[in-house]
Amino acid sequence: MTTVEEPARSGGRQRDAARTRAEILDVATKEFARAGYAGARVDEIAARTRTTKRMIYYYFGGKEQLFTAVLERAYSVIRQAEQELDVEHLDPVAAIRRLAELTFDHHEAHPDFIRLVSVENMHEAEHIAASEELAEIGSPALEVIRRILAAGRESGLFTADVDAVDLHAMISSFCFFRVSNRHTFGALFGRDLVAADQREHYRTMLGDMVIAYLTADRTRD
Amino acid sequence: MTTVEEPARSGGRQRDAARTRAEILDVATKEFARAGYAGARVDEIAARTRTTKRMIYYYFGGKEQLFTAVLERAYSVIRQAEQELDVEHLDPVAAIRRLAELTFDHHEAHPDFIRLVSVENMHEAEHIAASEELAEIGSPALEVIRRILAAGRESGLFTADVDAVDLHAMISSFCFFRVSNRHTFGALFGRDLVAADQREHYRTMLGDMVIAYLTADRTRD
DNA sequence: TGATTAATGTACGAACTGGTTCGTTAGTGA
DNA sequence: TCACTAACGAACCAGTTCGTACATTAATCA
Repeated sequence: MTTVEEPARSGGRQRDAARTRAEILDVATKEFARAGYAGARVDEIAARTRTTKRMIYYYFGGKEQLFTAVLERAYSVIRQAEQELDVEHLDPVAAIRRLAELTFDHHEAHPDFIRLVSVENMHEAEHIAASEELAEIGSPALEVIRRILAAGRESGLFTADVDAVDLHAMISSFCFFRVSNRHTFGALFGRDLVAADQREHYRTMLGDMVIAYLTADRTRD
Repeated sequence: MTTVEEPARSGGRQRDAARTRAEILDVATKEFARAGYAGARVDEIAARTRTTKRMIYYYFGGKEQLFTAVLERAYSVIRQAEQELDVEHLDPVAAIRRLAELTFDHHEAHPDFIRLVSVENMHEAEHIAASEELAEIGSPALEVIRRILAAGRESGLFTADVDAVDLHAMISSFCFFRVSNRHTFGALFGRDLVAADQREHYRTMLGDMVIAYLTADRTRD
């Protein structure tokens, strides 16, 4: 997330379209993640910016488009992280485990992103559907998974004929749920899934689960 | 969900506190699930009821308490379903698989509940925390899992020393994500996780995953 | 340097929204 | 049957919220 940093200017108001735009996006990201789409207040976003509400409409057109822009930028961050994935030098088992761990880490590091995705799901992904940029981003991680699975299958390490998208769903679901549902889960079961001292435990558990699934003897039961 | 059914009364307005209350809850459940807390409109809820907004405040006090009441009733439904769980006559492996499948089915059958839980997580579970009823419901399913795990461990079928809450989280995360994130996942990866013709596939996949994890030889890698 | 325009700020308004006030009526028990 | 109360409805209100009209100024370039 390219957060806007202070250029340490000398007091006086100056003009910087890119900076203003980026600052609005930064603040809007936090506000939409905090309160959801309907709960987010345009006035509140403007107030936390060095500029005014007028600029939000000037640059983005409206609340709806602002949210779409926030989503686009948020997704571009993972896409970028996925492009830097470097696990294919590992053997298939280690590669999948590493991939799962990186997914785990990314989810933990970006709770705002997870809240935005939850919000977008409440809206049935209508903003993604309406965005050209988002409709076609695909997922670099998916290609990586595909190749690792093929290698694992070939070397006989992976018994199952698992689909890459399915495996991605499996890994994501655990990582996502752990963050998105931590509050209700914590309140109902008295366990903080994101507690620091549980981090390694759940990270390992995810890897164990995925590897167990991929290497299991499916004929046993 | 005890939905209010028409008592087929003969035209004239009559009084029925229980019915009015229940009808408000029914409509509110749908509205909060549809639009989230902030997005839900008290006027809209009232309009879809045979009564007026006045009654919402008469019976529940306000929007916030109405949402809490909606949550309480929604959670009571799963609690009840969990109490009817009957899997312990099966061997541990079959019992866990069956439990996972029932969880899977329940999530699929109650998308509104899943949306409500997502909404409550956006609010950091503050309504659950504030509700005496919800703060202490616990989970009958958890006790069932505990006993199955103990049996499986004893008979040597389950290699791992897995915690019941963790296993519940693992099962729930997949079931929950599949429904809660189906829209963004579908938009981004072109796969509908809740498509009818994929149902058995994912149901089996969940069972395979959980059993593989529980029966895996953790010393291999 | 002066004209042009991109960028910005102020003030305002129309519609909405949660909540309330006030009055009414159906059932119930003495 | 009559007084009492739980249940109910219509209208209203005050604060909020998205969006805009209008005025202004900093950069840019001929």
